[in-house]
Amino acid sequence: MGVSATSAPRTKAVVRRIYRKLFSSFGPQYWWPAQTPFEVMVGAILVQNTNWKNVEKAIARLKAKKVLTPRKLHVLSLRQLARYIRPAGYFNVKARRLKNFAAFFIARYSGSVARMRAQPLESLRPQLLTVNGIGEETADSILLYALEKPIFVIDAYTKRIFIRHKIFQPNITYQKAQEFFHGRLRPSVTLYNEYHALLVHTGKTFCQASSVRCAQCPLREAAFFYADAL
DNA sequence: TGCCAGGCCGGGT
DNA sequence: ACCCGGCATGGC
Repeated sequence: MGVSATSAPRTKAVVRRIYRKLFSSFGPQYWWPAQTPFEVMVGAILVQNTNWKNVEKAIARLKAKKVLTPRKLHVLSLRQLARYIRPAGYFNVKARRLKNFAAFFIARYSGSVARMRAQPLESLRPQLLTVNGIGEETADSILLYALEKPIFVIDAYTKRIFIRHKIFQPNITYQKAQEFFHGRLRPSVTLYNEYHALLVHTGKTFCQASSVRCAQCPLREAAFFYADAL
């Protein structure tokens, strides 16, 4: 349904070729840009529909105030937290979401990354999705980049790039897109990490919603993608 | 100068 | 099961 009706074996080769092309063009991305796993979790919530530059400012402010810990975020007033993260936009909503996550993280794992990481992926994902403010992409970003679980993150860039190359249909769901990658790549934290990071880099540079600059994109040759897949 | 950025929720069909 | 309006700052 969401994926165009191509045979899995052929698209499998295409998916791997796209990865190799992006990696050879841009090299390793060393994601996620953060100093600690908890910072990854916070960043995953702050970056929702927001430019990463704005998130950097917000995180810098949290660090300057020395409140970038589960406990500190938990006890901080909603109003004060909202003021700190102002540059990230949607600050009232995100302040609530950060506190929701902090409360969950403390209640269930005592704010310990190691304890949370010890749990299996299959139980962690549903748990994260019960937290108000954590949807599929945010949950998967936390799972992959903070907890090092092998799950492929789907974001707007991932969908856009594959839709523009007619590998995905425009109305593809998150789940279908994720299944597409899971079915064609071995479950590997480093591979999923690098692939998603490379797609975001490619999207930011060549494939934004307005201003598409395909001329310089290493994936520009359509034949490279799907000539042998369709 | 508008448009948009590494979404998600709640309420409505 | 979708679809939509709301949320908000800062960069280009």
